[in-house]
Amino acid sequence: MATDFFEKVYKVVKQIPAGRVTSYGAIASYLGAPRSSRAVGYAMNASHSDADVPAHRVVNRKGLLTGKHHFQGSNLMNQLLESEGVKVVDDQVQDLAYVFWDPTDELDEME
DNA sequence: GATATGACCGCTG
DNA sequence: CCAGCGGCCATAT
Repeated sequence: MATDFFEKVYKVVKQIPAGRVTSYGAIASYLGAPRSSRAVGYAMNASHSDADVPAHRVVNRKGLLTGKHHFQGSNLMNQLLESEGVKVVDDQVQDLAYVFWDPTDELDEME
């Protein structure tokens, strides 16, 4: 169980379509806390014990797989992303502008 | 209750 | 242009 903030983060992350990635700041901004990017990252950390949150689709602002270290393996995150059609080179998402999925732009004011 | 850490983001030098 | 530091939010100890 987690706080509402965590659930919100999980919900948004779960909304991320395959082959797309988003940033912590984008999620935080969608939740109404653009300064809580770090808290979002923490939520992803806890996502391991909550539900099937595709944290591998969540990267930092630069499209860098900052959290790949927190996954099971080292290339797992990279593997999953490429498996969904996302090009990843040196732990960095290529064509970020193309695969970038902004909840504030797609979901906008969902609630 | 307070201190330390973190999968971040942005600004200043 | 590249490098370094602080700030904000939330959780854990």
